[in-house]
Amino acid sequence: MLQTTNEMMEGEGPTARQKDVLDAVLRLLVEEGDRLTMTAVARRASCSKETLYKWFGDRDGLLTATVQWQASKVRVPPVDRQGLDLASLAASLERFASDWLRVISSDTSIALNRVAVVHAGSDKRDLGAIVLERGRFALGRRLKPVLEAGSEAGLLEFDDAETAFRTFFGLVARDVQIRLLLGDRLELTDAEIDGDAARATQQFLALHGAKTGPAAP
Amino acid sequence: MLQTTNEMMEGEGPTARQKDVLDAVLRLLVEEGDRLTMTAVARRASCSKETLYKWFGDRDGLLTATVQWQASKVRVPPVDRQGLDLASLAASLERFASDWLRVISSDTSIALNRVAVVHAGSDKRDLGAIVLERGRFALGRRLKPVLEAGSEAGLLEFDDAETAFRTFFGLVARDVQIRLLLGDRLELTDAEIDGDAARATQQFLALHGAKTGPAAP
DNA sequence: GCCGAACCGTAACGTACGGTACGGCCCTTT
DNA sequence: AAAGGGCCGTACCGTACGTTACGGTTCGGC
Repeated sequence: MLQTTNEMMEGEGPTARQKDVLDAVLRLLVEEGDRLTMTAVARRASCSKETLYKWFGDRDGLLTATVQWQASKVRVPPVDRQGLDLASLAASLERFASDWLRVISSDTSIALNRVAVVHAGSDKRDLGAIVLERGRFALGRRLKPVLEAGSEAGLLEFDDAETAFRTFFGLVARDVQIRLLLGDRLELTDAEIDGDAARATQQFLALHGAKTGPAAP
Repeated sequence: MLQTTNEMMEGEGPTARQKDVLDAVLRLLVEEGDRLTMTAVARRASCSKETLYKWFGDRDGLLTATVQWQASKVRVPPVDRQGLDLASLAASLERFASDWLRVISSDTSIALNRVAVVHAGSDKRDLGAIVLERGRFALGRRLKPVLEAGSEAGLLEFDDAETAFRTFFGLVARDVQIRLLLGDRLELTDAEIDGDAARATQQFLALHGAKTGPAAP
């Protein structure tokens, strides 16, 4: 085992130049999928392969750094806790839903999920774990406080926030992600995404909204 | 371009011996993921590589034949149309849900979906298309008549059967498939699957069940 | 009992690609 | 201005694997 320098491991974030390289990897990943080669990365990023190996250790290290770099860019916006009426709660949920749909239907996300799925099929489960942690689970951590605030405010009713979140997740994502990963061209427009987000939110509220007594017609 | 014999293309189904080979590929795919090599297949199936290439053309042909072979084995049972009361409808839906969860959480399905996702990332979209066609879309084709029968019987209410199906799909699958593909070990027990199927069915009925008037306590 | 076809096992070929080595350029430091 | 480190470009190495080729074996048909 050679004593490689391998900066980037356990260090503070990537330098500006390294970020450029990682962005190049992202672009190549979208274009080439897992056929991406180190040579192609070096050419696209205008750097030498030697530098790639010095910075990232090996191909997996480069991929891992890329996934983390992208994950660090996707930042789910925090929710303002003030408005606790039904309208603002619904608005928050709808916002989450449309943001999430936009993320999972982006070319970058699809490409990244693909490589993570590939690696999960090998021994290394790292990439899949990172993608899950910064994607699905990060979303859950963000959304749960919102759900619980809604519950405490008497707007929502559920036994378990985790289960409620998974229901919401299912209503939002449905078959979109698996279809995209399997190559189905879904071409979601902004309008469709917003419509789906609204539908999912209404369905979720129908399932978990507090009963306010029957509204007579 | 050599004139290979390439049986299996556009022919009637595989012979018994070929089925044995394809089953060996399935087992290897579960064990090795996409690291599966032609040499390993030949060894495991006790056949020569020459035969593999003669029968299946090339590596992709072998994988395609394998996906189709597995797809031909997963046969969604038809639904008995007779019982049109709410209980039997719910039972049908629940049956679909648990069957589907069992399929997507099986090792074979995960492995197959992984290779299909990989290939969808390349140019070839064949495998992904096959998996979608025989999986997600086949399920939709089976379930829609059930939903429409429920609608005609006044048990369900929805505008569009496709949209209703996707809602059901989302309620059943939630985040299970993507988590499994990304390497999350979910280890669903039969009891959990049945419970999830029942929950999804109840939620779907709550959203799309016909209003029978408020049941006074 | 012989013939040919199908098939097994394995060796060999070609290539693509991960990883390494090296010469030259630029830029900072003194 | 000289020195040295960091990095680019590229040539190179080793290997894994898809694909092909070939000798030996089994088996059904006559």
